[in-house]
Amino acid sequence: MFKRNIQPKKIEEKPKVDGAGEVPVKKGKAPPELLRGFRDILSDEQARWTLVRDRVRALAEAYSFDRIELPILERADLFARTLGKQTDVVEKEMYAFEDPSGDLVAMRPEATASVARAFVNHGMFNLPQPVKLWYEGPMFRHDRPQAGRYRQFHQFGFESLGVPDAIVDAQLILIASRLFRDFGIDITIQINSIGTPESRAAYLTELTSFFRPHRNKLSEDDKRRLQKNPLRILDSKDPAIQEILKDAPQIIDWLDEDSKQHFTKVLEYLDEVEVPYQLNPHLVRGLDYYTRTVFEIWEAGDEGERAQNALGGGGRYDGLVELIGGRPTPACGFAVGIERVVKALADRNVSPEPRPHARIFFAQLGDASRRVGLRLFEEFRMVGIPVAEAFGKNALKAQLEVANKLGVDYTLLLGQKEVLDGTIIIRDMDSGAQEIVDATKIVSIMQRKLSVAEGVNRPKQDVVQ
RNA sequence: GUGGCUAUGGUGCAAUGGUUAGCACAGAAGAUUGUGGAUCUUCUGACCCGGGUUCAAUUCCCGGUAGCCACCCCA
Repeated sequence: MFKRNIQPKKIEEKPKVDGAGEVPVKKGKAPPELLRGFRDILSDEQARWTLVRDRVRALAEAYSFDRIELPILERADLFARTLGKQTDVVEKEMYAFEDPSGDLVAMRPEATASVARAFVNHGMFNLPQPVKLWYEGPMFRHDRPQAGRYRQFHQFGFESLGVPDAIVDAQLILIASRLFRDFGIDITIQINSIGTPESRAAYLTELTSFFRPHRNKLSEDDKRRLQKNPLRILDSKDPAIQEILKDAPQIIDWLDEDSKQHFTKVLEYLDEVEVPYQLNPHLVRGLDYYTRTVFEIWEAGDEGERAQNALGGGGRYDGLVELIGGRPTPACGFAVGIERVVKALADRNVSPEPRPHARIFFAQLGDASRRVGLRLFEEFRMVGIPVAEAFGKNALKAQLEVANKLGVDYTLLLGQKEVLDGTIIIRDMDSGAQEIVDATKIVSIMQRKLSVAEGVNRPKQDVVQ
């Protein structure tokens, strides 16, 4: 019967969408399908999502980052210019299309470019620096779906713009590591420095010539990478390449003096606040705008075991704001994939107590009782007590079954008799004890009853580790 | 984009080249026309799509699609 109710009758009558021409409409009974790589996040997952979002918000406030909301759609060239035309994210994975007015637009594959754009658009260089912003929302990449990888996924991110000092980098890494400690997820911070564009160029020449004699050992993929983005070959998973890489020049040795000092300072600050990290000379990042510090957050324990072990990543992007037309502004930030965090929480069986939807159930018998119930709901709502009901059911038995499943503490019973008497019955669902009280006092009585139990089973610091 | 594995009610699992495709959970109704958590009864509900082989395909084969896993890439 469920299926029968959702037959898309109306859709077939309206096959047109303004400006987009004729939209073909599937005939027949096939239910509408979810787009590949897209998903519904249902209520059974919501507790974890809420946990993540709440903690992120709390931490952002603690470190005085301001929330920024950015549009999902941007001009496509914003991403091409900043992430790099050659990168996979832009070249193959971007949802880019012409909108009805003919503009080439793209659904954002990440948010840092938008943050920089907003910084320029709104003259944020006039604000006290650094400008510290955080965001959270969906991102879109047309990649092949896999564990922990979706075409619509969610990230939160922290960005700090305007200050070049290494301490900014360190603070961001500190925040990230605090966050995961809060979550009870063991991570390692993988860190590296890729210097300035100039020093990197020199290194790349060196790296390319180092690989020249090994050319015949390279796979097609690696050859292509060496051509297009030689840095990427550093994190190749091919054991043969890994072997060769042992003797390869390291980017650290090719850093310019300033970058080297900057990196040293970042590490010193991290030592200072006792944030552990792993120097990873092979860590590179896929987006062009990074300079100097780059880091990734890996789930501990299974380094290299899982393909999607990066929970987040970030780094410094000193050239980005200038690149999109702002004045030169150093900046640093990181982003974290919420799906991956939620999955890590699930893997660890961290489940925040499902938020009690309601602790009171209202059971009614007869129409008069239902009317009273409607009004009662308003009264409870005004004092902030959620109440559940099952108006669709009439048998008291059935209503109590629902109340039981919901796990409420009390059920209020209201029948014809009580309506006439101006009373209401309170049933304690644990003991089964019932008392009859004055209906006009029910709200304050329940307030008192619930606040007594409050201290006991209030889910608060519910992360079990 | 490449490769491997998989596809049965809402969920989790069976079985089968041939008659009503079975079980558990969930859902609905009932065993007291005003009392839940147990038990019992009844009911609802599925072979991903297309083609091929065959007298006959949910079952075998091919293709598509989707999911998972790895590569790639990244969060």
